[in-house]
Amino acid sequence: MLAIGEFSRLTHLSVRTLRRYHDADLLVPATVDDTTGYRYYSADQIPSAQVIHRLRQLDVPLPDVQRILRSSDPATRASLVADHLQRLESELDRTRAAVVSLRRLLQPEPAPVHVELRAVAATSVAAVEDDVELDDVLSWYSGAMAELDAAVPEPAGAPGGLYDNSLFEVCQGHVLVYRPTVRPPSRGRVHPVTLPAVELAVTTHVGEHDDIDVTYGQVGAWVVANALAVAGPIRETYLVGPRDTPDRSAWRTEIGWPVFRVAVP
Amino acid sequence: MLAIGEFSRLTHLSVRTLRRYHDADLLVPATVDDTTGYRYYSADQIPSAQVIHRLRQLDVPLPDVQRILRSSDPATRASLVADHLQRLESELDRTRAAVVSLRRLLQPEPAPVHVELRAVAATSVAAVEDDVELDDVLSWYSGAMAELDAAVPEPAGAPGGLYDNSLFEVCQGHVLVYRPTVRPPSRGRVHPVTLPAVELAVTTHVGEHDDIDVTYGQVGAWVVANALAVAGPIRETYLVGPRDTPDRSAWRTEIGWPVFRVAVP
DNA sequence: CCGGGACCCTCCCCCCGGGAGAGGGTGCAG
DNA sequence: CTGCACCCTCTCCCGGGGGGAGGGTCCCGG
Repeated sequence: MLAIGEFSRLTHLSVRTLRRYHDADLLVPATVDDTTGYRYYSADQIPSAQVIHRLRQLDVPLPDVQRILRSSDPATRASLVADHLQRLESELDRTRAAVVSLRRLLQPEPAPVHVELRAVAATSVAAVEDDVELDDVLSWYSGAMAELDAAVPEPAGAPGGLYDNSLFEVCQGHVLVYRPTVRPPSRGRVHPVTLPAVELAVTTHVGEHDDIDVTYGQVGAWVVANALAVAGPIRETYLVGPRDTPDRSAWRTEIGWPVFRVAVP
Repeated sequence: MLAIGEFSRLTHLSVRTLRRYHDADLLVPATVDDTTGYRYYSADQIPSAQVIHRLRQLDVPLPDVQRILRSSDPATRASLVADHLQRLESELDRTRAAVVSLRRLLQPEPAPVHVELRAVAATSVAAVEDDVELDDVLSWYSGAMAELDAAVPEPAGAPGGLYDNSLFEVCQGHVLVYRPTVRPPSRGRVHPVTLPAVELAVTTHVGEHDDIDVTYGQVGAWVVANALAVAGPIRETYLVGPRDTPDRSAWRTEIGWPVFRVAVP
């Protein structure tokens, strides 16, 4: 039987942390003295402590650590760990993207953006729409677009999407993706929609979408500078995307903000 | 002039977060209405907000973000950013190491470790020693070892180190690295030391040091199981190390815990 | 058998960067 | 003038730990 201090030395976990793990039911001492409250650990708890240590180094949240330790089945365990590694991987992707974008932002002379005003007529499209969480947009998008592709064999233009403003404000909102076509079908989630005529502040974002918010910001600054106000969901048109070329620097996304002129006194 | 809500939409930073950044003097609104307290931002603050956003995505602490934004000189700014990227890189290394080690730990049958008791005679060595922070051990080690190598042309055995227990407890302690040699010189930090005779619980750690604490734990369990107690600093002997071969799986580190027999009633 | 020091206990506050909500004041348009 | 969206400040919460206060316990040496 090891007192908490000895166990701490053997596992390189601090005494405080061991006590917290006990409180969290994560690593319960082999014995606890009823009267004194002293915790006593057995030597065969060392491996558990080390697994916990490693998982925490990987930023696995304590509840997940608990689930991993509790699962007796090695397969379940492996899949839980794999899940987390997946998360780490995607986080790494985001980090990489942020680094690239930061480098661009910190360039002394950021490329100026062309924004123009364009009147767009009402368009008849085949669409899939839903209320979506911001985090789920990407996966929802790929599913919806696949369904659209299947339902619209002869599209009459580049695909696009309408994104509710609330998506960026409260991370949840209405999203609609579409392909323009002469005779929009109705099949599954796909149904005909007529996009209303609007006046758009339009610019084109070059490259992948990691730093598309920078372009958004530039459009926003332009809109404000020109005494306009935003009316309705943001439109994106995917002129060149992953379906067209794997070369990300060739991608072109048209960003359109519906605007109306604000009366200036 | 943009109210906080509009600015929030343009920058994809939440209203609450913008207020916090104001409180932290990180992103001060262009104007604040004295009577109402309303914050008003100007459109040219959007780039700053976006830089902050990117830096936060990279987990740069707010004070560092402030330093980066404040520094007008692009070179200083670039170096501050580079520093943080360096930190991210080393964190990534640690993550990779933890993944490898975790995989080893979760193997159904972890390789059992041979621990044996060995009496070691007093040894005359050339040594460099100091009180070191745990975080600095690696860099201190390489410096000390380089100095030792220069001062001991004909070593009489593998190099090693003595690591105070407090290093693992309070992350700060006495460290001594040595090379055994017949006639230890005294030059610079290098000086003769006679390592005392001890009885060691010895095992050999295979491979790189990322998961050496697992081996430590196994030694610890063995020591406890054999009714021994630890007396004095831990000894490591670098039988095969980076100086010998770049093949990490070939590295061999002998771990020795000075022990004495505990009276068992 | 006692004293002292190392060890252990619980409890509370702090850190960071953010989210949630209460409770109340403002700006603007119908 | 009234309603509603917007804004303000304030307090509390999270996770995963660190620091310290204040008090009990173990054990070894004298």
